[in-house]
Amino acid sequence: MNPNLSRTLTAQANEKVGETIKLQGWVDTLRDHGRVTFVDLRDKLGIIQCVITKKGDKLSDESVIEIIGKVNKRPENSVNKDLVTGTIEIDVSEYKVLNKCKELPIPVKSDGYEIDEELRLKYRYLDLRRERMHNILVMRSNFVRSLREGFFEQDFTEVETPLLSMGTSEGARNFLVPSRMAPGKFYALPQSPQQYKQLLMTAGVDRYFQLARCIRDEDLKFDRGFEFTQLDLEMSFVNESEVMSAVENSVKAAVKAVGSKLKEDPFPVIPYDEAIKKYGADKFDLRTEEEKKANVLAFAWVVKFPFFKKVDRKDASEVEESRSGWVFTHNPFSKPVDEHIEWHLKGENIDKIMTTQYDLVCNGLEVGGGSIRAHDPEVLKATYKIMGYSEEDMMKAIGHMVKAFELGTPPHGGLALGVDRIIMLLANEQSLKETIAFPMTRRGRTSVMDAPSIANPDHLKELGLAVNIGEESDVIFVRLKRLLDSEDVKYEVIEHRSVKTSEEAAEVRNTPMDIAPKAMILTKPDGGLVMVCIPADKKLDMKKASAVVGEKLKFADPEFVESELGVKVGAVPPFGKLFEIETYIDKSFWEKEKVAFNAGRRDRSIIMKASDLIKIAEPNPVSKDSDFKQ
RNA sequence: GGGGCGUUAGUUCAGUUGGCUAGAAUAUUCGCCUGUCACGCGAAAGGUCACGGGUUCGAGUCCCGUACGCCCCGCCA
Repeated sequence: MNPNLSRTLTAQANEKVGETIKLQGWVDTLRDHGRVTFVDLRDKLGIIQCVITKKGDKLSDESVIEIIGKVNKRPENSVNKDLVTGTIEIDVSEYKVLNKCKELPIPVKSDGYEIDEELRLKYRYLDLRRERMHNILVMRSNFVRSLREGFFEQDFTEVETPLLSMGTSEGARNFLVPSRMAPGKFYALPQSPQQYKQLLMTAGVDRYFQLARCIRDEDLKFDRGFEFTQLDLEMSFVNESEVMSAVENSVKAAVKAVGSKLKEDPFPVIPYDEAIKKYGADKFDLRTEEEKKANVLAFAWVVKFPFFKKVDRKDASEVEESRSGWVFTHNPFSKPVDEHIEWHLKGENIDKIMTTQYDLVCNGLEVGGGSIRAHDPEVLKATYKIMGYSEEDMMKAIGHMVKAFELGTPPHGGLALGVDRIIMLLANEQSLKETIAFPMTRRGRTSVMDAPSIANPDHLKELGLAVNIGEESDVIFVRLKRLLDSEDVKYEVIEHRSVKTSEEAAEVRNTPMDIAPKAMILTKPDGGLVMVCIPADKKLDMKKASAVVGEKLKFADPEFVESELGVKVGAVPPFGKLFEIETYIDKSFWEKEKVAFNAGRRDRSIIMKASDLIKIAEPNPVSKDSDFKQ
């Protein structure tokens, strides 16, 4: 292979007829005709047909290959009109396999909708190879790039705000991050950069934007994930229409940049009460059936929202948030419309106060929202007063904002665009997951890597944390799992209701009692501990046990066991080594096939091969021939 | 948190009133083929029917439970 030959991409070969070029990419399709083999080589721009008449390395679908060959015009009768490169082909002089691909766990040639979504996420790196997904990623990149350019052209400054920050009490549930340096304390991941961006206005940035990752711990839906991307912006010295037009300019340019069509330009502006009357909701789809088929984007602004609503008494979280019976509809930092400021400051006609909020809707989804903010500290305080906050509670929650607003904050307003949702609409996809490179399942499990996962107990200790599920510690269960995983044995974890006795345990697991090693902690005269495991349906013969161990043994005090080992009596797994205690296992278990035991918690059991237990628990060898039963 | 649906070869799916030695397509492996472009032809291999119980002479199929997944509602300043 000629190392000096630089790479040519598939579509670029059209310009190089007659030349010898190097191509690198994936085997998209193989058509082996015996003496001649056609390989469709795929790279990020598309595919090209390569003709091999001299066989070398064995080829397989989706392997990564490098070929060198001459670009030839195809014979007239074998031109493929469906390909960008359909008039040419590569006469391969040499080729090699750079990375062989085994049998694929999921197909990558189809559009992928038919494949189980869980599998698509597990092998997301393959799933993204399919043309449909690749096109979405490229389109997303182009759209965001154009949006960015639009805001730069309008004199915005891009500023990053912290990911580790303070939680907000109202609104969505926060994701917490434990602090190592301040054990027992937590950061919250941002639900939006709302407060920071307003403080940037105080700082004189004047026009700010950011592609901000936002994180909310609420249940997932087709149009909502834990993490999402907002195009977040804020502007000083502006009114509603100025913010709206700055956003509209950039959005329109970006939509056009990716080749999509708009239904209406400029976007129609519809008051909230009219929308409710006409469409029954504050988000609506303005498209006709034909426009839906053509995937036209129907943007519209919704304005004139009420600032507050009555708390839904059935909704526990709203009741908790509001002490007065009123909660804000959109954003507590918004300013009411000028003509209602008097009412707002006095707390009168609360149900009639309108906010400066404006929402951007598109094809039935809310894709953005913002408002002019209350930069006057008295107005912001009045909002919290209406919700029933005491002066003290209010200062605790937003005192830092009030302070900034007393130190020269210009009037300002802004908006946040839901980038993922807009991409979903542009790509005409039915799920947000199709627009995100590595999304989560509905239950919050990550692509490819399978988080959330159990934390290392040492790491937890460093953070000053103990994991308790219910009232029991998780530590021994986790250590046991790690021990078993490290030994690479098969076992089954069963979660069940909390059980106290061996009978109950056997019942919930549906396993016989004689395969359950009951782990008993015994003390030696010198205070040292030993563990003796006998079938759960038998009683311990202390004389036999003492004889085998060679010391006079006594039952350890249950409270001592719980405090010393961190496990409740009855949930102690038959692995003394987890506690650095020598283990004896009654000889009857050497003949059993399976064992079932409580795994460090009264609500978890593990079923595994008896031989694996004996291998991993490393009992004192004499126990193989020892009987501890009465 | 409430409700609905689902889980059978690597993948996508069939599988009748309970009779199965569980099929097809595709992928994989091997063989044949010089003009295909989702090439074609022939052969082989591939399964703990999610897991655990139950009913039954007999369960992929019926019943109960668990896990996981998807959808709807709730929740999402």
